Amino acid sequence: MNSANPSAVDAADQDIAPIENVPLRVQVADRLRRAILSGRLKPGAGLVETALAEQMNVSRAPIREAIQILENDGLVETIAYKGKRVKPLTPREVDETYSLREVFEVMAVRRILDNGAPLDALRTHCDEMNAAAKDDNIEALVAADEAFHHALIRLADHDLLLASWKNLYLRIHQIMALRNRDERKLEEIAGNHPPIVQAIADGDADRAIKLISDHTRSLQAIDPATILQTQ
Amino acid sequence: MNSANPSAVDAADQDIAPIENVPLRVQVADRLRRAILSGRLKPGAGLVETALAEQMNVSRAPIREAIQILENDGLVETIAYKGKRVKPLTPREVDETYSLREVFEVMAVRRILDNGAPLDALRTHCDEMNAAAKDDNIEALVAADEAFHHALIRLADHDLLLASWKNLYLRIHQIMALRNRDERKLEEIAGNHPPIVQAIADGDADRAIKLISDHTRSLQAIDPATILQTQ
DNA sequence: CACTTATGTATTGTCGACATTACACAATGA
DNA sequence: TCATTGTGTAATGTCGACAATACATAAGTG
Repeated sequence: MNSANPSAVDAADQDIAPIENVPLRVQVADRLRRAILSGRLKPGAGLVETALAEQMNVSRAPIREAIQILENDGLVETIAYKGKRVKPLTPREVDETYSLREVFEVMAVRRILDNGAPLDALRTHCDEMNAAAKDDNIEALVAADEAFHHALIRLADHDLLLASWKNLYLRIHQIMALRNRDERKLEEIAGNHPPIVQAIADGDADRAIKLISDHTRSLQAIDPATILQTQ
Repeated sequence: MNSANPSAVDAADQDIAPIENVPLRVQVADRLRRAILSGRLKPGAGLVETALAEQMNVSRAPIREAIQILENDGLVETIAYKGKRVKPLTPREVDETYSLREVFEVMAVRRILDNGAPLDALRTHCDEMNAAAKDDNIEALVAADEAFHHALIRLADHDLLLASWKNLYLRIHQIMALRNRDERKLEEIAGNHPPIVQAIADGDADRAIKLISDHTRSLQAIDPATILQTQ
C-alpha cells in the first residue's frame, strides 16, 4: 500500500503533518466560542461584525458565518438590524439546562442497562477524578468530570443523544465559567461517581437512575443567581 | 391611548396591515424547509448555491445563510468545497429520532403531573382528531396530532424542551412525508390520545408515561426502510 | 501499459462595497 | 411646551466578483 513511495512517507511523519485547511469561519467560531465558554465574553456582551472583522483581519463574511454557528450553539442571539450579542443567561435557562441534562443522562443510563456496555472507561475517569481531588486540582477534576459524563453518553450508543448532549453541555461550560468558583469539596464531587458506575454494573436501574438524577440536581442547586451580565 | 389619532387608526385595521419585513435568508430558508419537509427535496439531493440564487432571483449571500439555517435544523449538511445536500436519512437516525422524541414527551408528562396544567387544549385537539378520523381526512388528522403533541410539550412549561422538541419534530415531519402513506386506521391513531389525557387528569404517572411511550413507539415501528434517497 | 502530472470545471470560500433598517436626537411648527 | 418631522449614525442585510479547493479527465512520460 505504501511500499511504492518509501522516502517521502518515511521522511517526515511529524515534520510535514497535513496542513490543516480550516475555513476562516470555523477558526473565528472556535475563538469566539472559547471566549464565551471561558467567561471572557459575558452574557449580554455585544458582537459587532465590522469590529470583529477588523480585529481578526478578515472580511465580514466569515465573521457573520461564525456568529451564525454560535447562534446554532445557542450561545449568541441576533436582533435584526440592531446587533448581535452573547445570549443573556437567565436563572430559568440555567434551571432548564440542568433539568434537560438530567433527562439526557438518565436516558443514557437506561440504554446502557438495556443494551449493555463496557464500563472500564467510566472507572478510569473516576480514578482521574479522585487523583485530581487529592491534588486539589480543580481544572483536572472538571475535565475528568466532563470526560466521565461524555463517556457515559457515548456508551448509550445514540448519536442524536450525543449531539444534543454536547450542545447542551456548551451552556453548562459557560455557566460553570461564570459561577463564582464556590470551593466545594472536590472529594465529594469525585466520590459521587463511583456509586453510579457500581449501580450500572449491578444492573440496578432504579438506583443508577436515582444516583445520576441526584448528582445532576446537586450541581444545579449550587447556583444562586450569580448570572453576571454586561449590558 | 388611541383617541388622539382617530381617523388613521379606525380607517383600516385590515387594509394597512403591518408590512412584513422578513429577511431574504428567512424567506429562502422557509421555502427550502417546506420543500424538504414535504418530501419534494429528497434526502441526498444536492443544493447548489449559484443555481438556487438564480432560480430565486437573489444573490448567493442569503442563499448561503438560509442553507446554514437548515443545517442548524439538521436538515442539510455541507461538505467543504464539494457541495451541500439534503441530509441523508438512515434507518438508525429515524430510530434515534423517535426514541429521543419519546424521552421528550415523557419528560413533558412528568412535569405536567408534577406542576399541574390545564388540559382543555389537549381535549380540544383530541376532538379535532376524532372529527378528522370520521371524515377520513388525513391532512387534518396529522395537523391535529401535531397540535396535540405541541400543546403537550408547551404545557410542560420548559422553553428549552420546547425548542428541542420543535427541532426534533422537523425530522419527524420529513420522515412522515417520505414514508409511503401506509393507510392505517385513522380512528386508531385518534383513539390513542384521549386515554393519555385521562391518565394525566387522574394523576396516574405510570399509566400516562406508559401510554405516551407506547404511542410514540407504535409510530416508530411502522417505518420499514422506506428511506428514499436521491443520489 | 502503468503512472504521474497538467488542466478544466463545478462548487464553496472570501472579499469589499453598497442598501436597508432601527434608533437617537436635533429641528421644526402649532 | 409638546408632538411631529427631519436627519445622522451604527449596525445588519444584500450584492457581484474573485480566490481557493476538490475532483474528474486528459495529457504526458518512463
